[in-house]
Amino acid sequence: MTGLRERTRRAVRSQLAEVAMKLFIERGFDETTVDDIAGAAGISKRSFFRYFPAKEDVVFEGVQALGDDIAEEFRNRPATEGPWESLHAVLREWNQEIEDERRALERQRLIETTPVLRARFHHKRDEIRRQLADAVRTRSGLDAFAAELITACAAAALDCASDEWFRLGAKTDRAELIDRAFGLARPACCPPAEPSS
Amino acid sequence: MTGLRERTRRAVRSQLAEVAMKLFIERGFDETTVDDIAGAAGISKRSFFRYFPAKEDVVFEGVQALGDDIAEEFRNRPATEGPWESLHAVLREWNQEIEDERRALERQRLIETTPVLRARFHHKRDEIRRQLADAVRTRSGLDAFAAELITACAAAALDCASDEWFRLGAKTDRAELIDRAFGLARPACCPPAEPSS
DNA sequence: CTCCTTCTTGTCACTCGGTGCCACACTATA
DNA sequence: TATAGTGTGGCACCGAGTGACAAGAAGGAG
Repeated sequence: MTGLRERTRRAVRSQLAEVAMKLFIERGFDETTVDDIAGAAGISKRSFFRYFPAKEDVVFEGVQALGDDIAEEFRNRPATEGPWESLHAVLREWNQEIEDERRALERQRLIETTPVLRARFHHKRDEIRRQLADAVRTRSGLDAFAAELITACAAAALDCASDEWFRLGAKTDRAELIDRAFGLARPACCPPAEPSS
Repeated sequence: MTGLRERTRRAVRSQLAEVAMKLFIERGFDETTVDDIAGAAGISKRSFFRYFPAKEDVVFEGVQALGDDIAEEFRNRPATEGPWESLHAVLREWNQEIEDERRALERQRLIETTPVLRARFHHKRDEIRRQLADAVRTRSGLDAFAAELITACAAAALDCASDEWFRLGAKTDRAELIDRAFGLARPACCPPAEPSS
């Protein structure tokens, strides 16, 4: 069973993230010091860094776990499906999960307007992309170069859809934008499936 | 004429970059402090930051200027050419210029192995991409979304080619990899030119 | 319950990147 | 040569992050 230690650790961690996000949203990321967060949460600065390796990581609390099993979901897709369609489906699902999170819009705004967070986010997204590239390679029998390329294009499509969604004030349907992006960006090495006439 | 002040400033700046790159390459980026650089160059830490706003910027000295006129070069491409071909040509040229720089390989290795430099590089590349997206939109009459998407795909292709080149030990021809990448990644919204039979 | 081990915590001191401030020196110009 | 502008070093300072250490809380064994 999960011991009390680990339970309290999780609790403190998520409460810490809660408090920090609140401060970030109302004051800005750079304008909030770690001491502010620690003080508001009733712990010391030193302890903060025992829960999060860096100030930025608070923002991605929870988002991290979502990405870990994307490659798994990709592998669970039907083998008949082309890699582009699988990526499309899996990433749309992923994006949906992120959008459903609490404070999804504020978080995205925060990331979008804070350069260091943007960089961190893209880095994390690239790690996921790398895992997907492995999955694409082993499943589709493509060489590594093509697999990297396809996943990079998919990431580009996702990024553009996300940016556009954000630029339009988060009023439009994100999934629909993703569909459009994946339609427009489909790379030449992933031709659309022939309707076996 | 360029006054003495500006001339000495340029000289100090480039010599500073020289010394810093040398230290970075032999010791690593994170293992080299700004005090080390300043000491080796015979100036104070405070003055270092008068020449470069941040430690990372030293690495991109000179590379910055190359990117500034890419959008201009794009606009100088023949109007009959499709956006994908223009991007291909312009970015291949850009990459060639970077490759021809002194210490190109060491610099790339440094960037590739140092997360903070990687982030900075991608950020700079994204600024260029944004300018290109504007150029694509105004020239090709595409909507903003498609323009962003096409340039993002082009950036993805460039990235993959660059990564692959680096992974293969920098022995292969980079331009050839770029050509392959642009062939494989051509997005559906940029169909290849019909040879008007 | 008690003892002992283990984990957590706060505090302190420190490094490093980066900035504001100020006094000093140099340089261009009148 | 006097003077206004500009670059420089030194200093104090901030904020992120880390290492070390001592005190306290949690958990298990007797």
